[in-house]
Amino acid sequence: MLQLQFIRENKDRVIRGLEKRNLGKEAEELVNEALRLDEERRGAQAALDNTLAESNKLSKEIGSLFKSGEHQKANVLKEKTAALKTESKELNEKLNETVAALNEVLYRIPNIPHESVPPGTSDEDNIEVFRLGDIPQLEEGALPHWELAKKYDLIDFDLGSKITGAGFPVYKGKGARLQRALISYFLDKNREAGYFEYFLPYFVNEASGYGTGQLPDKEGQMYHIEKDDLYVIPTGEVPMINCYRDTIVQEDELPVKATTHTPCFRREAGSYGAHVRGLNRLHQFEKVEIIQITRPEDSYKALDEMVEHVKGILKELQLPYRILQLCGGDLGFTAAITFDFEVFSTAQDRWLEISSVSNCEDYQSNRLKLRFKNKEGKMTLCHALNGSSLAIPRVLAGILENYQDKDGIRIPDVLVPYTGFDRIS
RNA sequence: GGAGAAAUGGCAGAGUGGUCGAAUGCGGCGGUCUUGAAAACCGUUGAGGGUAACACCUCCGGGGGUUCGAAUCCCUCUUUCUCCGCCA
Repeated sequence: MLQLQFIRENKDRVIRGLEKRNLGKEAEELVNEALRLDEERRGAQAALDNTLAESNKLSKEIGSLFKSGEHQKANVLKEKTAALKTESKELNEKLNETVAALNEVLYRIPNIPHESVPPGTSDEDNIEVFRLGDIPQLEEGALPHWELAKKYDLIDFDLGSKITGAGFPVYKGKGARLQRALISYFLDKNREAGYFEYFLPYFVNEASGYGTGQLPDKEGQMYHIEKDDLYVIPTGEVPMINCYRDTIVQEDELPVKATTHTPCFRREAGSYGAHVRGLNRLHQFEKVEIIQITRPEDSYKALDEMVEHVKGILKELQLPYRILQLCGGDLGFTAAITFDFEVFSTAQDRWLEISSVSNCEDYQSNRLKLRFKNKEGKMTLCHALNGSSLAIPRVLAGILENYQDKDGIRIPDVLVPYTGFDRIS
């Protein structure tokens, strides 16, 4: 969430920033409501503090009276404290209500888009900022990946439906090995670039869901295990960044760079038809994730570094891709700026999102209470960034489609050491 | 699953009803000494709210209770450790 002090001091800037998200009148209403509740909170806090101060004082007096044996006087004072006690109880309840209401409003205010974020209302308004690789001319009879997967017995969607349901594919043989190869390859690339490797739990508690912003808004997106009140992770970012929840890091430990591979689980019902066919959209998929935690002044340098890192991987894989800068309307709730990577799916003749690199600035850190002590000894919120490197199924789809020929699929050179084979046929 | 013990500041660790936000040690920071460093010595060192600044308030795993007063007593939850059982 945004820092209250920042909203207080930059009210107009906040409202103007939120306009880019097309919140319209709601932006101003939310900000005003937050400021109103903040004032109310401070008033309630002051009233409570005064009552507590008074009763603390009385308690001390009573203590010393007892010590000097003046029980009569002490008992007189005791009676006075009763009224203070009920008063402070009421004031405390009032304060708690106000704080809860304030937090609810703050949770509903998204991050302010970076000034470079273009205006827009949907993914149509995203701006292509980079493109690399030629779109291959496929031979006659080129197939979409789900046909290829069937033809070479790499992925069995029906079997997944049978044992679990739609959106849970079964990878088989060279399909399974290719998936495993991609995971290892991405993790190695990340580690070589200085990212510390984690292997993390796939279920998280409620506090972690709030920390990264999945809760309270995007509750429906996650699978929820009610019996144990745990959420199944929608991305590795959630357990990974929550490792740093309620943490004060040393300045010389920054930037923190970390990577992990996890399966990702998404409940989203989504649409039907060609757009969700095959590997395009799944309930369970594998992803390798990277994060960075930096000093505020370093976060945009880190963003560049992460974008360049993902570019490097795609270049090695020799997949045609483009980078989009998301417009205000398409930007995620916690992000100030996001670059999406899309690989071209030749046989489907469309772009598939395979990575999303975002700078959340201090929005997430504020929820997480992720701080460091700067040179002047002042506690400061860190900046947090996250990105995929990369989402496996769509990369796999891209490889199958772009590397196909008449009688098989070639494996990109950099992956051969990982797969142990160089052709699927 | 059964029985027991514990959770305190960056870390270790004292504190069992009042002046304790908390001894002490380590670590960190500043200084003396030194050409510089180490050692030694001296000082300093938690977070949040609030204020123009003070004052003041809150926090000893989380929540609730007893009491004029709780780190300290009671209830409850969570986590950790030990023993037993079960098991990959």
